[in-house]
Amino acid sequence: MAIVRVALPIPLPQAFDYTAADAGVGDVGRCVKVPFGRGERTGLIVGIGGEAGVELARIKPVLHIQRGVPALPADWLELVSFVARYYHAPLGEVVALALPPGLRRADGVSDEDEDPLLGVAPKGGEALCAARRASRALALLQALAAEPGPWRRSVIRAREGGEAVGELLRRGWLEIVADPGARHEAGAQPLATPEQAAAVDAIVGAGMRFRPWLLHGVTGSGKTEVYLRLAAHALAQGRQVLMLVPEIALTPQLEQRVAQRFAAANVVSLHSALADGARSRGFVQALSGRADIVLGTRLAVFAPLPRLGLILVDEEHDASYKQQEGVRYSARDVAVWRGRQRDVPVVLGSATPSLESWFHARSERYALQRLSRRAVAATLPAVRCIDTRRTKLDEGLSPALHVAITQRLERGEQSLVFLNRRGYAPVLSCPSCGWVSRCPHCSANLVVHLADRRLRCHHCGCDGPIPHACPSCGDQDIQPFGRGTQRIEARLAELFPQARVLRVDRDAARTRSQWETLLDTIAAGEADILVGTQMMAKGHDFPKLTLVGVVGADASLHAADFRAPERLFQQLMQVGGRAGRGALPGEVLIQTEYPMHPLYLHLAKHDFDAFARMALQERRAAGFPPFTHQAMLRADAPALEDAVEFLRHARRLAEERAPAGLRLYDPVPMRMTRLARRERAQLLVEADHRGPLQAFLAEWVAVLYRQRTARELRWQLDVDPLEV
DNA sequence: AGCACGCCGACT
DNA sequence: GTCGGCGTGCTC
Repeated sequence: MAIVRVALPIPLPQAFDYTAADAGVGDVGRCVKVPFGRGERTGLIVGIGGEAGVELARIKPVLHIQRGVPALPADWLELVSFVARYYHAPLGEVVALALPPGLRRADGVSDEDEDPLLGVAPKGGEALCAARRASRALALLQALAAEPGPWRRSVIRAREGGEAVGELLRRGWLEIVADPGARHEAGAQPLATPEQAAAVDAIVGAGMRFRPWLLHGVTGSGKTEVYLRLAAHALAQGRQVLMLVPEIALTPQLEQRVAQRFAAANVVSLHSALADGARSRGFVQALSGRADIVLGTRLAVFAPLPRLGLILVDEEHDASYKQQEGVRYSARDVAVWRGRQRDVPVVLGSATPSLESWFHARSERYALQRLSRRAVAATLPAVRCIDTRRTKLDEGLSPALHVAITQRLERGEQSLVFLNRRGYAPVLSCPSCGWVSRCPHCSANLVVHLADRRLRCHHCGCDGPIPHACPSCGDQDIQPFGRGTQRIEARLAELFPQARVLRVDRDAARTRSQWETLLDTIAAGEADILVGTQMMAKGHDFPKLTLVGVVGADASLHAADFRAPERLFQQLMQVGGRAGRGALPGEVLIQTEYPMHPLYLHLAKHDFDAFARMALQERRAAGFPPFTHQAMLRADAPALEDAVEFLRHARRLAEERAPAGLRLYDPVPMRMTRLARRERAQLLVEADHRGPLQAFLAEWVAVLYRQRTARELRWQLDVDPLEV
């Protein structure tokens, strides 16, 4: 009678022992259904045959071991254990986050290949020879026969006339062919620039062993082409490729591009928006080795990949790689660990690397490859500051920007006004009594959304109608203050009545299909002036977009968070990169009251390195990451005092076991103190070296788990926090 | 996290 | 005299 250790998805730091009559070592890594408390749970077997942690009388037998799916391999268990250890999260919670929900629940997982590889069948050959009446099906067959196959069903479907693929299968003209396995032919490769070729040669030439690479390529330099060539190389060796992207919804073309390029490869995408069945299927395909490329968001870093040969992290600086709730892992950092574990190269790509990665590249912990020339356009956009201290602004728009937009309209080109603030106005306020629209649940203002006449909190999501009079004094003259995208959009429509103004923010692009429709509209040239938030900054090519006007950027210049300038620079550089990606030269106009601010000066010269050097110097002087390592203990409760008192207690416990060099700060209320009816406070812990910090955290967290805290108090630890 | 047990206020 | 509030404690 074997004893198995089971990790369960509950916020407790330990695994649980069960007996299992027929379990063997091969069951480690399998999902199990077990009795737990009064009910049943599904968990994962993480060990077998050890000593029971509690007396045998308390140990119950497992109910069922899920053997329909291959067991998760040892390296995968190591991966989740590492994440649990590094982020000080219960192993069961990491497992729960890493496994698709359907798989963990042991729902029936279809093993079928949803996207089979198709080739021309003998009957298809006959059909081609026979003089048949022209049809859509025949036209598709003829087109396919003219190319080297086989092809993925999805790839055929995506091409012109591809809807007839089902008909071809029904007629027996196409048939499912066996996976060619290791022999993957890459599709037609566009000509690489010398820089692209050099980067690929360097990475391949280093032997495809573990090494973190920073691929620092200016916007438009063609990083994707480097990824695809490296992927082709790995596929040709019969290896799998893991490609992480910030948000799959924002990059529909990338999926297409990868699928088209590797028509015979099994490309699986993994992200949280996927239905349970599809996510399980993709995961199992990765696990069984049938997936060749896994393309996904941060959670895809947990895809089991027996033949892993290459890890790519696109836009590595992007904050969405860091999970901001529950297990607060950084998929980018986990990817690097995984690369070391599996001895494969990890390529971190960005036009504006995180200062952490840039610092590692400078200190030669990461190897650096640069793409400094744009592949698609001859020049980078001209960046100019518009001094708004002595100019009269019209609803936030300067005369210079007005003129520039007019020119674009005359030339039939597109303009983008970039403003990182959704809604019509950030607050509604009463001039006579000073009332402002506060969120009842958060320490934030309710934003005016004139489009649907609502006041809405951008933090907790609560909303209500816009009052006609001041709720406090009854004055009817309440005013929206400040500007958001809706207001700019409205004003632009007034100023340029002949232009088609299109707003692109999270309100306008709620769903993926809305977003794709917007992209199509822009690409088709059916909009003249775009008003957009950072959504517009992500990598899309709009050949007719030649002007980017930046409004209201100064706010981030003096923000409290030490990472604010880094984010601002990255954002402006990314959004500026949207201008002039076609044959037309681009221009970026930044409205600012600080035209001589070094951040803007570096930006005007497209000099990321100069900015990074400056920012790193500041961080070194102030003792911020990457020169120190941080962890944040956060607590929240209905009453702020309870949260702060818990942290004070935690701090006393920490002082008793803090190693030399560990810096414990005072508990303070968070900047957004109140969020969704809970008051939040935080305690920063800092050390110069990761080792002692980690050792301390492990001990501290163990003690904290043993504390009996009030029910309504929550706490969580954030290792390497992004927001301080 | 669930889900029990357990000890004090307003109801048939 | 009970029904039920959520405070405390356990789950292999």
